Amino acid sequence: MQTSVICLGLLRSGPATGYVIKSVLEGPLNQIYNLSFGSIYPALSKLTKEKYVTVKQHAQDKKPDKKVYTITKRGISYFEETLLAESGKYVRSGNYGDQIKSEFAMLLLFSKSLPKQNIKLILDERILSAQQQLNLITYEGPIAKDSNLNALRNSVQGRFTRGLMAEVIKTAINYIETNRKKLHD
Amino acid sequence: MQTSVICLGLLRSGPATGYVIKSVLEGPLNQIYNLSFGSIYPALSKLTKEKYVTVKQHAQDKKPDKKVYTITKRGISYFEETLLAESGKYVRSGNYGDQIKSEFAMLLLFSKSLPKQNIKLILDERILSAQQQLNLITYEGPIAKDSNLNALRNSVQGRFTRGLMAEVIKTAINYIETNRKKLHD
DNA sequence: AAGATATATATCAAAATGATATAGGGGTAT
DNA sequence: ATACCCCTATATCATTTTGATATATATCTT
Repeated sequence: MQTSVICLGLLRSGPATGYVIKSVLEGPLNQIYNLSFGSIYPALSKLTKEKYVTVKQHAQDKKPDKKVYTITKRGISYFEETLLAESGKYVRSGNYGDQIKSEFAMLLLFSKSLPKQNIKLILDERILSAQQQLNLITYEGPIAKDSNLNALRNSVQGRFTRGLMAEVIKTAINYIETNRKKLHD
Repeated sequence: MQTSVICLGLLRSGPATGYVIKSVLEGPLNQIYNLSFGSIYPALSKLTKEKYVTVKQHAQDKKPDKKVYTITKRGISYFEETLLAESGKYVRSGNYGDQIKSEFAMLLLFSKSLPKQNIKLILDERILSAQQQLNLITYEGPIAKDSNLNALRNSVQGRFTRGLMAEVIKTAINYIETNRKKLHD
């Protein structure tokens, strides 16, 4: 899915800055999709040029101007047409669909080359890390810095998607806890 | 994790071609990690220059020469040192750790913009696709074209990692089946 | 007979990452 | 106190990766 389409989809829930888009991706949408600033900011500039979004600069004392992006009608049409036209591509994994790069799984696969004590520590850390991710995804409290993307997080679709990821993480934690002895001991 | 380190890790189980490395990533290591030929072939060339692997060309009638890569002692040392030194990086997600890009999850998140009938079809297709992935991961039969990477697939580490991914996929299928009505109906 | 799938390597424009720069505020640990 | 880290906020860029395409043939399917 193109970065610009993802930005439009998120902006459909309300105006936001590039920084907020990144924050949502790292918070409630943790484990779903991640993008670097190096792709978010150019995408927002491109969308502005193409009139799919408008931008309003808010001067801030001693901080860079906050650039709040708002999706236009033209942007909404473009987003909905693109999503419908390309929805088939996003279902299957492989070249299209989910891009899977689990460095943790590769580490486990190669863990024969690691001292047992290190493996224990790695698994302990991973469980902790996964529990923290779970907290980020399932967090229901208010997001002070942003009132717009709350709506997306709490929508039926947001709840379904976050619930799916939460179940997946719980399964992984449980699997590691019950099977870890096979990798050390 | 650098592509070259992943190639070395896989070659540690036995000599292989770039094509076989890609096949393993798409077969038994499906949903764990994926790499394109455009990064595998340059990585193997680089590793050859650095003497971490050796290459033997097998002329094939009317096909490109098969280039079989074998890890060197130097390569094994480099791999084990790198893995140990960087293992901490691969535990946590975020900038380091797993790179998550689930286009399917984003599609679900944005599915308010899609006709209900399309959503039904997308979920049906996804379940089918996930079941096929499960078959690829859990396949236990012989891999005719390659006898080396069998060992990695069937090792304790291989079974653990593939088992983890299989459980995760089963959880996802089950979640979609029991909750899908929230997205259409 | 046409089309898809499999074997096998290679290249490359376009896209994305990961790091860094800039710049100040607030918290906190030694 | 002052060193250190995290938060807000945008921007840039070398390096890496993707996704597509080219090349060439055999085999299986429709």
